[in-house]
Amino acid sequence: MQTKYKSVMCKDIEPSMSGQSVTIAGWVHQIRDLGGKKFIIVRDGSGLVQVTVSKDSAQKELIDIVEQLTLESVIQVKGVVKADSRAPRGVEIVPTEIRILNLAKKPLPLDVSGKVPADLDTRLRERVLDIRRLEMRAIVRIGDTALRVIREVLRSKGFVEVFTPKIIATATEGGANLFPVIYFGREAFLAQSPQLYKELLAASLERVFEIAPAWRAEESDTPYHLAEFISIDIEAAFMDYEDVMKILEEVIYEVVKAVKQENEEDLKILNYTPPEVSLPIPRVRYVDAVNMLRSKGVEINVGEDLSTPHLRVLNEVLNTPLYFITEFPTKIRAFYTKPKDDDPLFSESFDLVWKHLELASGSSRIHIKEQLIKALTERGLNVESFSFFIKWFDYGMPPHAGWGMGYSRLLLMLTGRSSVKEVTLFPRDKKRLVP
RNA sequence: GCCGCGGUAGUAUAGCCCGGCUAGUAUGCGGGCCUGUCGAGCCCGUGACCCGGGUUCAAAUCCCGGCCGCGGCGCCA
Repeated sequence: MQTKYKSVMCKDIEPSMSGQSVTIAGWVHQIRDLGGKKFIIVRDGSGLVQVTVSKDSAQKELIDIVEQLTLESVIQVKGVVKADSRAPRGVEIVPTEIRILNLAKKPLPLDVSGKVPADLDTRLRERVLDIRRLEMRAIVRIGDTALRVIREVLRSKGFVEVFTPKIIATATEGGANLFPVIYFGREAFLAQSPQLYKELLAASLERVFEIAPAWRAEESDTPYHLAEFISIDIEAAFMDYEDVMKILEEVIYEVVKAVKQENEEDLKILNYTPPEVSLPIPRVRYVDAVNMLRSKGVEINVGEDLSTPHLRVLNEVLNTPLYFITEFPTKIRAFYTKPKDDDPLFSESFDLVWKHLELASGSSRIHIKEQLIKALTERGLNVESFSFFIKWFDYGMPPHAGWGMGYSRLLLMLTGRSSVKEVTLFPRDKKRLVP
């Protein structure tokens, strides 16, 4: 799209356009100065293109401007496209005018061109420059593909995208710590999950999904936790856990397929191949998982939750990158989780695990008021504070099920990075509040 | 929060075990040469031992405390 500042994007300049006059605008990615020949690699939102300035043919002012340039300065270049096999991608621009729109200070606090690696801590401190790096752009583009495909798959199944409130009244859902906010003089909290509201919406709209932030003020200080994260949630009436598992595995399958097809170049930049996904994704019952662990000498009893070290062993035993663990003990799951009809100690629940990382978790939900009150009471939760939720179970709450998936964790699987902080543009953790 | 490892130029690292150097290298930056680079090349230069205390003739190096980071664990409906 032509704008006030540019006629084409860098990536779209091709040898076939030889002779055409163009205007580009972007950042000085690299300068290679050979004396009589100066190569400026210009980067914009789309990619890179080379601008070549020769001493003999170029005007003196042009040379003067090039000599002032610093890395990451913003420039606008008017010139003529020239096909040349010696240039990267076989094409370059011979400039007639170069304007400096913003001269960058030097030295840069971070190497954008990718010659010198930086620690994640440094990268997050200098995040805006870091995001200009080709690797980060690849991660963002892969995430974009994932979000698009998730929306497409869910819409094709009749789900509608919704938003639930992020400022909520009660902090009584369980163990997680919430961030308090002052709401017109009253105490309120940032939502830790859309759970209760998405259930209420499923009771009206039948199939809903939401992609939105959630907040948890946990002590958790690991490469898989953030204080603010994007949660991908679905909730559907007239489905059970097995129905929504099928939706989840199809979403994963389609996302991986699309990323492999559409982000080939980005994956190459990242030097990574996402795992092979074939349907159905293997399912392991919790009880069987515990037995497998015990047979490997791991000390664990039925009823205990599976920890990260447990999942590491399980992943080895199962020898598959992606798997479901199903039918967890009822008492280690959230109060709204539906116990199995024939064996209420276990529940209609599941986790989707990649290697040793929980990507998503879901269940059938209780839809009978008395059972819900019983579940709350058993967990020592204050029934009264859930009245805003329970009330609607009197007026046609259908059987329903759903899941929630961490967006940055999914991105870990799709990009091969090891920390959710790396794949989150501006991560919020216990220590980081800026930038 | 606990355990482990670490903190050296703007960035990334060597040196630390075995105390003594003008603290090495890459990249960046400044200067010089160079008309086809694509991590350009070559030459010259520039710039650093986290903070505080201790041991010692002498500390980047050993010891103690602090701060910060990374990993593992814990916590995380």
